[in-house]
Amino acid sequence: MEKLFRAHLEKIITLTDEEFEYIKSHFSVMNFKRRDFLVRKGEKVTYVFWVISGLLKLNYVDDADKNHVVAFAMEDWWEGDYYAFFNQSSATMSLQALEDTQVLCMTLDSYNTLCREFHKMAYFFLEKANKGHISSQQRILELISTNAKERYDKLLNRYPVLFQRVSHTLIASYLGVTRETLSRLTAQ
Amino acid sequence: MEKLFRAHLEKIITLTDEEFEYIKSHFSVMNFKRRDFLVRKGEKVTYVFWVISGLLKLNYVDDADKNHVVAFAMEDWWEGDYYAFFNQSSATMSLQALEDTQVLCMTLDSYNTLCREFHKMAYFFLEKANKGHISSQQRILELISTNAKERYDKLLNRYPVLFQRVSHTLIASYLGVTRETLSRLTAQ
DNA sequence: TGATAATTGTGAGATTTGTCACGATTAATA
DNA sequence: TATTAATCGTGACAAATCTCACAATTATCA
Repeated sequence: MEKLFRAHLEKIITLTDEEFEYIKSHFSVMNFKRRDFLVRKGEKVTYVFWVISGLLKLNYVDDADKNHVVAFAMEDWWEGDYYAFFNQSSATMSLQALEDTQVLCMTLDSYNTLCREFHKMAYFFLEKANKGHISSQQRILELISTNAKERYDKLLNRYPVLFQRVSHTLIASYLGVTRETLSRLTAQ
Repeated sequence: MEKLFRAHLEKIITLTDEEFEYIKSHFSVMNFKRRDFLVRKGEKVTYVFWVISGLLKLNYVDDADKNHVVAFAMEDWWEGDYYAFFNQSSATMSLQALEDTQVLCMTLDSYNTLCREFHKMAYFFLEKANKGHISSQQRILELISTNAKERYDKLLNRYPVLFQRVSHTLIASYLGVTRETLSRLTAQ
């Protein structure tokens, strides 16, 4: 696992053994069972997570009590309620394990310390944030410019493995349509 | 203008006069007339922009030749084709002035230099990227969980001034609906 | 100012998507 | 393994949105 995390960091920055040890000391490992909540709506958000193994869903419940999958997070992905994390406020969304999942977690204090005392990590997070911002913008583009079928095809093409691990109901929710609509689109 | 930009930076970081001069030297001022393109689809992206005065739209043309407003940018906002900028590739979108507009522009070299040699700026951009990521995620949430009328109301509520400066056609495009649909929604 | 372009509203009908309901199948777990 | 829960497909109908068309109004700028 440590090797995986180090490899993850070294895709963007280079590290000595000592530097990696220093970084590692700011993270802790946590284990969750399928269906466990890593973040619960309304409760204070203490961590963001890096997925070692398993699968997470970030879920939003709207005013009409409908669920919406905002994001999935697989191995090697970061996830969390970033808004609540950075504002140290209570969660607007929930983060739940869809499989037994092991994560590294980081507090805001650790984040700030790492950024302040070790500028390589600030650069690492900057790169991550930029990429996250860009991919969010591309998802917005997809949502306003393509229909559900095209979004389905694109997702299947990019993350085929997701379709073996996640129910169609959740895929539909992520795509912004009902499961019935998705079922009909894919029947053809 | 310089004061505005300094105030913009100092919302996040503190600066001495010398530091601000150093930062400023990495930006240049450019002026655009209404309808001018700051970024043209297909052409190499050299800059990202900070709007001093005026108004921009970020526009995407899909495979069916339909236009989609990805974002507006008013005074005090950053905008650009970030994907193409960071990858130094050709533009996937266009950025066009909706009013006569004055901007500060920054090259990727300047960005990298600023981040490397002046860590306060890396932190500034990190904060901006995080906030951009979060607000994109919130827009995704809106797109998958609310109908056009709710999105319209929310936008009107947050940026009332936008409705005095931008045509309904463009607002509709930003909201992901046709102008006819928006016209009918707001007639009631 | 006068010609031209852009914007807006609205009707009619097609298309897409949602809602609710039901039964069949598969997966989870006590 | 027996029971319960989750998932999936589909029919029937409702609601939302799109498409195309046309005319009226407003803005632009040569």
